[in-house]
Amino acid sequence: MKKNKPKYNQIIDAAVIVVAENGYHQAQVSKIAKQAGVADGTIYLYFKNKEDILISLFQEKMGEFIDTIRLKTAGIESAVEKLLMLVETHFTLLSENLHLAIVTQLELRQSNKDLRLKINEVLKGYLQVIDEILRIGVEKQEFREDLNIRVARQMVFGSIDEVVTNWVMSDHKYNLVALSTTVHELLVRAFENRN
Amino acid sequence: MKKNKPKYNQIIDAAVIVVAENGYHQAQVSKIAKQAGVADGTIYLYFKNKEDILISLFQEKMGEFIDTIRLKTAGIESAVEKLLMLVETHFTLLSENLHLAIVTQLELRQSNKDLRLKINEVLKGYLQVIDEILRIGVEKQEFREDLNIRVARQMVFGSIDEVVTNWVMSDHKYNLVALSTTVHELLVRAFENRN
Amino acid sequence: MKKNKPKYNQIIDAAVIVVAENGYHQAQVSKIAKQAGVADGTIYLYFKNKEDILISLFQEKMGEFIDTIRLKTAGIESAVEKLLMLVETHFTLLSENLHLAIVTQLELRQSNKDLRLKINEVLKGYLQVIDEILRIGVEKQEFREDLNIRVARQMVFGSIDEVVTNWVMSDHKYNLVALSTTVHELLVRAFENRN
Amino acid sequence: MKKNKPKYNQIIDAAVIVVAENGYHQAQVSKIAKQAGVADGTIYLYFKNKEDILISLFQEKMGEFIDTIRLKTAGIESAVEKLLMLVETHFTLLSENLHLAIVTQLELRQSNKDLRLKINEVLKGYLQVIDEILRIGVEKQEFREDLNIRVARQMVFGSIDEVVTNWVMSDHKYNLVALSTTVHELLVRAFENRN
DNA sequence: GATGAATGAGGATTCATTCAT
DNA sequence: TATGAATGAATCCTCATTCAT
Repeated sequence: MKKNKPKYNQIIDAAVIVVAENGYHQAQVSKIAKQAGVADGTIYLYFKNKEDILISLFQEKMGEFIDTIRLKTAGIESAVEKLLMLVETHFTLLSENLHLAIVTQLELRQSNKDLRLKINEVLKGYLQVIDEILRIGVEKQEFREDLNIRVARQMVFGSIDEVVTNWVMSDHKYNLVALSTTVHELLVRAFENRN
Repeated sequence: MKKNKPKYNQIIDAAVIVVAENGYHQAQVSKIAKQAGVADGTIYLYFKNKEDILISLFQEKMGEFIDTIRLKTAGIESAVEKLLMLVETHFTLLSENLHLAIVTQLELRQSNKDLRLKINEVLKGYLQVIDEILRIGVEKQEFREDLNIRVARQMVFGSIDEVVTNWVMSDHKYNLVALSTTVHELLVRAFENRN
Repeated sequence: MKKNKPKYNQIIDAAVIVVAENGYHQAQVSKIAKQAGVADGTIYLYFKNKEDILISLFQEKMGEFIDTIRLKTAGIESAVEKLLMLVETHFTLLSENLHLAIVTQLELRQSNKDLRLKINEVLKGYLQVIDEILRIGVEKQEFREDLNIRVARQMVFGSIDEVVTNWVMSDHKYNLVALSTTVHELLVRAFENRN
Repeated sequence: MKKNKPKYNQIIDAAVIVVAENGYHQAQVSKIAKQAGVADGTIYLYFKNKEDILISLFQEKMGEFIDTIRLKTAGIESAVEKLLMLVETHFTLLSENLHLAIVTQLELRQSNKDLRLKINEVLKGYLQVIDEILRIGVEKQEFREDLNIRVARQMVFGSIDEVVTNWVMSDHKYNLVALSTTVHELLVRAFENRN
C-alpha cells in the first residue's frame, strides 16, 4: 500500500493519534499536520480534503484488519473454530491498538452520513467474512440448516461491536481478549445444529 | 415531564423532526425554533443550550420507550417470554416512529462524546431491564446458571441495535417486526439451559 | 432604497471607504465590518456573501449616479446641451466623491468576470441614457443623420471613462470638472450635423 | 528580447494562453509551467515572481504591438492617414490574436494597482505615438490649432479601447476591423481644422 | 414570557515561492 | 540549468447564544 509514499502513511498514523486523543471534532488539519511533522499544505498533496484523510484512514486500517482476520481464519477447517479465531483476532487487534479502537468505535461514528456510507463500504468486506463462516458452518452442519444468515451476521457483528464499545468506553479497565471465549460460546450456542 | 410547559414538548417534537429530516449537522437551533413555531430565543427559556435539547429529547423519548417496555414485560412470568416481548416491543415502537428511529440509530450517534455519555446514562435504564430479565431467566433455570450476564446483555442490546440500524439504513424496505421471532430464537438458544 | 435598513447602507458606505483606501484585494470582510461598526456576522444578515456587498455597492451607488444624470438631462431640450450636462454631472459627481471614483475606476475593475458581468448590467442603464441623447440629437438634426449610434456611444463612454481614470490615477492633481467643456466640444464636433 | 533564452518566450506564450483560457485568477504558476512544458521552479529562473511574468508578457507583446504601429504609421505623411493606420492596425492586430485581446482587454485589468501602474508605463509608448500624430496634425493644420492634445489623446485611446473591449466581450461576433473607418471618421471630425 | 437582530470565535484550503538534489 | 516536493500564510462564513425591547 503506497510503499513509496512514506508521508501518506505518516499522515494517516498522525490522524489516528490526533483523532483518538482530541476527538473527531477537535481533530483540525493543522493538528494532524503538526503531529505528522509536515506543513499543513503537504496534507493536500496526499489527500483531497479532510474527509479524504479519514476515509483513507479507515480504508487502510480496516483493510489491514480485515485482511488479517481473513488470513487467520482461512487455514481453519471448522466454522466454529473460524468464528473463535475471528472474535479473538478482532479483540486482540483492537486491544493492541487503543488509538485505533477509540477512533473506530467512538470517533468515526460522529462523522457525517457521507463518510459513514464510505465506512460501510469498507465494513462490507468484514461482513462478507462473517457470512462466509456462517455459510460454511451451515454446509458442514455445524450450524442449523435453517439459520437466517443475515440476522445471524447482524448478531455476530452487533455483539462483537457492542462488547468492544463497552470496553473502550469503560477506559479499557478489563481484559477484552479474555471475553473472546464467552462471546464465542454464546454465539455458537445460538447458531449450532442440535440434531 | 413538564406538563404545564407545552412549548417544552413542542420544541422536543420539533427537534425530532428536524434532526430526522435534516441530519444532526444540519439541525440548527433556528430550524428547530421555526419547526416548533417559536422564536430562536424562546428555545433558551426551556433548554440550557443546544446539547440540552438533544439530551432532553433522548431522555423523554427513550424514557417513554423504556417505560413501555418495562410495563409490557412486567406482567409476564417466563424470562423467555419477557425477552420476546422486549424484542417485539422494541422493534414495534421504532417501526411506528420512523423519525425517532432515524434520530436514535443514525443521527444522535454523530454527537460528541459528552452527549453520548449522557445518552448512555439514559440507556442504563434499558440495560437494567435486560439484566433483570436475564437474572430472572437464570433464577428460573430457563437460562444456564453460569450465564455471564454482562456479556449476555451486551449481546442482546448489540444484536437488537444492529438489526434496527440495518433496517433504518436500508430505508426500512422490509418488515422489522417480522424479525422479532428470529432474533429472539437465536438469543434464547444462546442463553438457554440444556440440562 | 431599503430605508428601514440603516445597517444595509452603513455597510455599503463602509465598503466604499475600505475598498478605496485598501484596494479590492485588501478589503477583507472583517475590515468592512469594523468600518461599519458592526460584527462580521452582521454583514451576512444583509448580504449573501462578500461579492454581494460589492455588487450591491455598485448597484446602489451607480444607480443613484445614473438617476441623477437622467434627472439632470431630462429637462433639457437640445441634445448638445444634454450631452454637456451628462459630462459635467459625471465629472462633478466623481470629483465630489473621491472614494467612489477610486472604487469604480480602479478597484472594481479587478473583480472577477462574474462581478464584472453584473456591473455591466448596471452600466447598461447609463449606456441607454447616452444612446437616448444621441438618438434625440439625430432626430433634431443636431447630429448627422448617419451617425453610428453604437460606435458613438462607445466613444462617449470610452472618452469620459478614460479622462476620469487618468484623473484618478494622477491623484486628482488637476480639476476634472474644468475638462467638461473640452471633452464635450470634441464629442459634439465628432457627431454634429454639417449641412 | 532575450533571444538566447527560448524558455523565456515559451513561458510568456504559455502565460498568454493560460490567462486567456482560464482567466486571471485561475492562471496559477503551475498551470503556466505545465503549458510551457517546464517545471514550476524553472519559471523562477527566468522571472522574479508571478507578477513579473505578467509584466513581461505585457511588455513583450505590447512592445511588438507598438513597434508595429510606429512602423506602419511612420511612412505616412498626413496625420489623418496616420490616425487611420493606427486604428486599423490596432483593430487588425487584436483581431488576429484573440488570446492576446482577451488578456489585454479583460484579464490583465483584474490585476492589482501595482501591476496596472507598470502596464501604464508600457502604454506610455503607445500614448506617445498618438500624441505625435496629434502634434503633427496640428502642425500641418489638419487638426485645429487649439486642440487639447492630452484630452484628445485620452479620447483616441479611450474610444479605441472601449470599442475593442465591447468587441471582446461580445465574443467577437462582429468584424472589428470593419469599424476602423467609422471610429476614424468620428475622431477626425472631432479634431479637424475648420478654417 | 417571548422575540429576533446582533454577535464573534474558529478552521479548511490554495498557491506563489523555495531549495535540496 | 532544471526539477517538483514541500512550505505556511491568510480569510470567508456559520451558527449557538445573548439581551434589549
